Amino acid sequence: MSTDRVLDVAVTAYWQSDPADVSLNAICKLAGVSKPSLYREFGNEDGLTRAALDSYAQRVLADVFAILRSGQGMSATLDALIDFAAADPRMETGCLFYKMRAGKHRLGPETRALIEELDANAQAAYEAFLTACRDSGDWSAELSVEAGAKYLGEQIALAVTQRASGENPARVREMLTLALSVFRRD
Amino acid sequence: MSTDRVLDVAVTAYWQSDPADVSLNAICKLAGVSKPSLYREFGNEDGLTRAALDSYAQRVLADVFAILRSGQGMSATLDALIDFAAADPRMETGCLFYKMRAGKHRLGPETRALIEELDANAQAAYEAFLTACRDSGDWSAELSVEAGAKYLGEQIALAVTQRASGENPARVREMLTLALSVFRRD
DNA sequence: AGGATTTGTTACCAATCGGTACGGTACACA
DNA sequence: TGTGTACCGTACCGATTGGTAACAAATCCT
Repeated sequence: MSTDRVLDVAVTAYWQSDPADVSLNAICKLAGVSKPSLYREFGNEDGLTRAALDSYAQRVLADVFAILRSGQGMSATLDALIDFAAADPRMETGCLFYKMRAGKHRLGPETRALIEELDANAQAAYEAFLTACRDSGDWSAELSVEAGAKYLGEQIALAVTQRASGENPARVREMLTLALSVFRRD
Repeated sequence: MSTDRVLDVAVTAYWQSDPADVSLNAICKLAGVSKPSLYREFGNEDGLTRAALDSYAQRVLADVFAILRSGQGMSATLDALIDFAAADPRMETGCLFYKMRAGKHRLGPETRALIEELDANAQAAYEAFLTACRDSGDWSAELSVEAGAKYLGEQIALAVTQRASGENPARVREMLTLALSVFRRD
């Protein structure tokens, strides 16, 4: 029954704290569902974490991809990314994807595979964005598109993680702005 | 007996993998010591992790402080920090301090207190370094010393963490160099 | 020498983990 | 009405966790 509700509870619990700190038993209790029910729905813990990450990706990560694909210039897109990382209320408790990626050795193979897939998608999206900026003359590339994409992604991940760990949001924004200033031409 | 050897084993084990993935039982087995012996030496798990972090700080973190206090100019010091983060063999499997800081909610109160103390010390060292550079005209501060120090520390932490997670060392160096280029004047 | 004290170990504790065997219940279809 | 089937939850499993009680051996100090 209500596989969606269980999934919602799982996403929220994993996201709010940390996948490594939320046990299957805890999720069962939170969702008011017996353990065998949960196992029939998701197979095992790996299936649940995978489903949770999948749901999260479609619901939240898609927005980041949308920003990157929006076709604004370099500067406006960077501003939008900074806003998302430093001010979007959904990132207040961090990003479930980053949390899972940081502790991926503790997760099952299916979830790990999804993490790598999402990571590759993100890298590709960043690269497409930078390539477009370079081609339109909006970015005087001093480093490879690949390296720039990785840098961009990691700086955003760092900002979100810092914010989740209680760092002053204004400071986080300041630091991310500084880190991404290398993409801007004066 | 041999509290030093047990501590060595603990530091190595925590450092090599991750404090959250190494149980007390495992350390006892690795060190060839019974559990009650270990408890008599360190009181509880919190005492052991705290002692391990303390030993690590004196042995490894001190080197970073030494670089910051060496009184070379901005550029040479940044180069030394980049070398340390991206090439020092001791950072191949990451930094125990950063690992503990990332998962500090899973650690005991004593260890957490030490983490915060070390964090404050590091921040102070970075601030002293930047202040000296500003005063000597080596850095045209466009942001506060405090923010710059935090940025510097976090970028180094990011680089070390990326390297520990298997990222190409040359790429890590490239990204850290890019991130720290904001401190350099052309 | 001999009691006291430290040092160390075996063997246990309760709690929690992920995972499942199995008995009950409700509904569909004959 | 009888029977098969699909769901659901209690109550368990073995493993592992951090932590201890209780006992044995060695050492030390008078």
